[in-house]
Amino acid sequence: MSLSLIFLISNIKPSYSFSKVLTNFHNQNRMENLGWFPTNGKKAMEEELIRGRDMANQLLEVLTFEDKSNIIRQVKRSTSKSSKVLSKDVAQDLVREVLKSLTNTLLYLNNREDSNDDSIVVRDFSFSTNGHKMEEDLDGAYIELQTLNTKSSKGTKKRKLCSPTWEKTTSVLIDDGHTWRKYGQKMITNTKFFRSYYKCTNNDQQCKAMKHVQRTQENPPLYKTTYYGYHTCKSYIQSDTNWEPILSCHSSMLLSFDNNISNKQENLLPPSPPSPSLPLLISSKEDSIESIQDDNFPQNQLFPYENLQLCEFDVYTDYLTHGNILSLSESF
DNA sequence: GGCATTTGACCCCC
DNA sequence: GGGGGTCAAATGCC
Repeated sequence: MSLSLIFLISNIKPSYSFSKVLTNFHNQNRMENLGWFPTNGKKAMEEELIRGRDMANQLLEVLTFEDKSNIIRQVKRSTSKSSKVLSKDVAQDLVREVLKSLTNTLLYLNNREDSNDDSIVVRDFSFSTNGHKMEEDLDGAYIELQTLNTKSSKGTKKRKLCSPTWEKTTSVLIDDGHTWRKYGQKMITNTKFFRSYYKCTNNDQQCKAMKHVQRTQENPPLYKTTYYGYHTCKSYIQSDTNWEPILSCHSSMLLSFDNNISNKQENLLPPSPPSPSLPLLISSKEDSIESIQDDNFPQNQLFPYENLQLCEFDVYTDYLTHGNILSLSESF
């Protein structure tokens, strides 16, 4: 691609494609808020996955836009701080959308396990972040929240006996797209770490979702997140919580939502820095459990997409159906 | 001042 | 009785 074309793109602020991303994102975000959980079988799950794929593609376009802008700025020796901030904000929102889409789908599949109207069963929510598969303990999972003791008069504490809806063990803390409020912390016997207790912040929507987070291993760090119940709230993160990287720098996992995507590199990201403990994402405002506040963790970790920009992509998405064309490898 | 977190106490279950 | 889950007042932060 010639430099003249680059300049042409740069003079459109924002560029057409980028503004299209913004429009698509806000439209889909608006649609998202109309209803939260899919209730229509495979169709709903398919739509959720398609939405996640679209968001991922839009994210890539946002990153492309910023990447091109950076090059243009180098050529023109000019800065456009506002557009950079804008693209980063959009990228963050898009990542959250993708995460929420995946979480919704997994929860939905999980919720459907006991129903025999579908052959899809998800039992393994683990994923690799270090190149090796995390061990899962899913015994007792997939059972609806049970409230056995309803005694709740003042002075007596209501206690719930429940089984986890689902749980996962990861080497990083995952932002599932929802906001959580920490309501307790407990040292668990035979472990060196606290267990933290969280509730969904959307109490006004009667959302009863809860989760427990506990560090189960020190080196490499493993965090076990156990979810109880399902979100009934319609919204998710709206606040400007601190965004921290969601992908481990040593991640070797690559998700592809499109058959047309060709992966030119197995390992997209450079090797991890020496610090072994990377609690990379904290969904609540300030997570204080010992496992999350790791002294070795650099506070201002670079957002991974800045590394992703160093990589080569070939992404082709059908504009007529879902989206946005992205071809990074053609030009620079 | 409002909101989130911390932390000690209370309560239930095994 | 001990471990684990929850509550709520105290505290901190913005």
